[in-house]
This record gives sequence, C-alpha cells and structure tokens, in this order.
Amino acid sequence: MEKAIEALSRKGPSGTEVADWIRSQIRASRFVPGQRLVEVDIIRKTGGSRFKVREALQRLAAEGLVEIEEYRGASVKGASMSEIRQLYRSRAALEGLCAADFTRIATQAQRDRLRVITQDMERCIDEGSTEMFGKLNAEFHTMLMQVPGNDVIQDLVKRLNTPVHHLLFESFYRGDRMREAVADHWRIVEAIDAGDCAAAEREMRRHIENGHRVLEALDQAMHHDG
Amino acid sequence: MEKAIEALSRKGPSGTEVADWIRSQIRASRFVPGQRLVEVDIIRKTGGSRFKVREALQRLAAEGLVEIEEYRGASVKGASMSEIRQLYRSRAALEGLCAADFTRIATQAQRDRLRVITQDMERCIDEGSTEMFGKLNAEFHTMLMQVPGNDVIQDLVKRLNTPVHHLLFESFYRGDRMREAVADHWRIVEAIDAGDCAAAEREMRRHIENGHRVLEALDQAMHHDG
DNA sequence: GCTGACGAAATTGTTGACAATATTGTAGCT
DNA sequence: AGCTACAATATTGTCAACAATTTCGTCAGC
Repeated sequence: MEKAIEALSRKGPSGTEVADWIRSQIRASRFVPGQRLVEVDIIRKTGGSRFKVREALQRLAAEGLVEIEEYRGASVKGASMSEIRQLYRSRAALEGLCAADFTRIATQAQRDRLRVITQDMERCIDEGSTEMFGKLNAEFHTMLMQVPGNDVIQDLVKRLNTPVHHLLFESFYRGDRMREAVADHWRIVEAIDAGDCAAAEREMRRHIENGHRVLEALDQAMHHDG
Repeated sequence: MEKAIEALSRKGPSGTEVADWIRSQIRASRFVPGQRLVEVDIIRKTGGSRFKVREALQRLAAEGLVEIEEYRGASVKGASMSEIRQLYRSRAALEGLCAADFTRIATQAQRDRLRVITQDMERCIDEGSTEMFGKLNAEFHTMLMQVPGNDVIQDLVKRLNTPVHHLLFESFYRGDRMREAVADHWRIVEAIDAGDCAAAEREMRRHIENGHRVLEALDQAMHHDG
C-alpha cells in the first residue's frame, strides 16, 4: 500500500539522475561520439521532464562530456587521439601520486588485498573471463586511490576515464594486454611492499602509459581496417 | 551605427557568460563561501534571464564551485582545509608533469623567458608591487603548462585553483612567501636548463606544496585571531 | 539529373505563470 | 521574556506554451 503511494507520488528522475543515466549510456557505448542527444528521446527513455533533461545536459556540458551548440542541441563529444593521450598523461600523474601515497600509509591488510586481486586477475586470464578481469582491474585502481583518501583525485580520474571507458574491454582483447597489465600490477605491488614510494609511482605511471599505447594501436587498427 | 544596432539587438549574456561572471566574483572574493546566490540578485546584476542564470548555476555546480540544495538554491561552496590540501596535491602532480615535459621540449627562447620572468619577480619584491608579482607568477606557471600543450591539464589546474584563488594575494603578504617562491622558481629554472626532467618535476612539486603550507599557516592565524 | 528556392516539420531557446518549499514575521499564550 | 502556532513573504522548482532556428523534403527551372 505504502509502496503504491510512494510509486504514485514518485516524481520523475532528478537532473543528476538523468545525467547519470546519460553518462552510463555513453560508458556502455550505447551513445557514441558525435551522436546527437535529442531532448525528446531522452525524455521518453528516462521519464524526466524536458526541464530536467536540459539541466542534465548543462551539467554534462560543464564536465566536457557533451557539446552544446546553439539551436543544434547536445551531442556526445568524442575525444581525439591527441586528447586521449592528454587524458592518459593526466591520469598517470594523478594515479602515480596515489600509488606513492598508498605505499606510505597502507596497512598490511590493504597491501595483501592488492596481491589477492592481482592473483585473481591472473586466474581470470586462464579462465578467459574478461568481464571479471575488468572488475578486478577497476578494484585495483580504485583501492590505490581510496586508501590515500584524496576524493578530489578520485573524482578527477573518474571524469578523465569516462570518455574512453567503452574502449577498455576492447583493449583487453588486444594482443597480450591482459598479461601485460598483470605484469605491471605485480611490479606495482612489489614496489609497494618494498616501501619504495618512488618506484611505486614510476611503475604506476608506466602502467597507465602502457594502457594508452594499446589504445593507440587499437585506433590505428580501426583506421587500417576501414 | 552598426554598433548601435548590435547593441540594441544584443541579447542578454549567455549561460556561460553568466557562469564566467559568477566565477570571477568568487575569485575576487566578492562572493564568499557559504554565501547564498539568489537568482534574482544575479539577474539584476548580469541582465541575464532567470533561465540562463539557472543554467549557469547548474554548470558551476557540476564544476563543484557551488552547491545546490533543494528549494534552498545555490551557495558558494567553500573548500575545507582538508580539501585545499587535496587540491594542492593534485596540482602538484599535474604541474610537476608539465615541468618535466617542458624540460624535454621547450625552445631556448622559452627557457630564457622563464628566467626573465623570475628576474622581474625579484624586482617586484624590492619595489613592493605585489600585484605585478602575482601576474608574473601566473605567467610563469601558465607558460610551463602551455608549452607542453596539454589542454586537459591546463583546464584541470584552472578549476582546481578557483576555490583558493582569492587567498593567493593574502599568501604573498605572509612572511617571506614572495622570496621563497622566487627561490623555488630559480631552482625550477636551473633544473630545466640542466635538462633534468626529474629534478624539474621534483622542484615544481615542492614549490606547490610550499604554497600549500603557507595557506595552512594563514588558516591557523585566522583561527587564532578569531 | 542537378540546383536552388521555398516551405513544412523537427528541434531547441525563451518566457511567463504557477506550484512547492523555506524563511521570516507576528500574535497569542504561559 | 520565551515559546509555539500560524500567516505572510521570499525563493526556488516545474511546467506548458510560444518564438527562433535548423533540417529536410519538395518542386520548379535549367
């Protein structure tokens, strides 16, 4: 009964909820770069009012995820290869710092958890479970950022990642990317356990730059195919 | 004549222009943290319609510069000391990377310009022209970011700076901050001229962390005074 | 067949009015 | 005086209608 009332009195999604929905669509590549985001379509699919949809688009424009042109509306802003390079370099700097901080302050339990994650990732390669590999990879990186407790960096990295998020799983299929990534992770873990902040930072940067290189190769392959 | 027509047909400021205006007010400390941003006030002062003002506030909320509460409107979001620390650490990581990149790719003319700026800053201290010192300091940091050409980092740093921008000039009056800053700059310049990327990065980080320490002292002094 | 003008349809921009909520002021009571 | 309840005001949230602009299809003319 109360649920029914709640359902009836339930207003449509808020501006931020609509924005989150659009973001998720972009991350899942259901909205691709260049695609126009027509207001009525989003209204139909989210149930939000036009007002809230526009609100959401404004926020996303401020984040740089969509582009709004006068009388032409919003469209998904794709990152050029040059921008992607810049995103990755920024990420490398920020996550590198986190790795160094993690090395300084992490507890033994937290360091152990990193090892377990990396071991599980290795197993995922053998079992071919790419999706789980992706989740563990995310957990690895998230943990390194969460422990130092710098929310600003976490937020920045999340934003930097959104425009290329949909390419992540593609990259895992590229050559030996998964094995390479695990090898990178091991090097990071070793540096952390050795208490070597500088090495942890250096390895993390290298790891992320490697990820960028794979994206570049992927891009070239796509252009080559057609 | 044409100008008159242009002025007459001139619509009110766009959403981004209103947002820029609010940002500038915050940077100039005419809007202080916690202050409520009442829509009609902004409408009166900017000439923008209510729609555009709300648009602007949404964008600023996405940037994290203002906070919007249901039925209570927008207010300037002040950064806590802990957040300021996080902002500075992020800046240190990003600008550190730029310093290293600058060292790699800058031309001789660009390196010379850095020296000239730093010399001028020294003169400003003797002449007591704090404002000019601030401008030169900004040019120094901007140049180090512009030459590597990473627009993403430049944008991030600008955003990270906004919440503390109004404290910059205060910090210059604090103790020997100006002399310290110039000393830091000299060390950065030396590392760059020596072609030592790692040193340039290290010195830039130290420089920014020093800036943070001054803000911390400033904060404590304020709390001490009352 | 192609081009350009023209107009209908689609889409976004803007405004104003009204609803929902918070804030402030006031009166009455203890 | 201090407190609560209630009314008045101020402020923000929402919506629907209308204006401005682009986009797309159509058709005449060459």
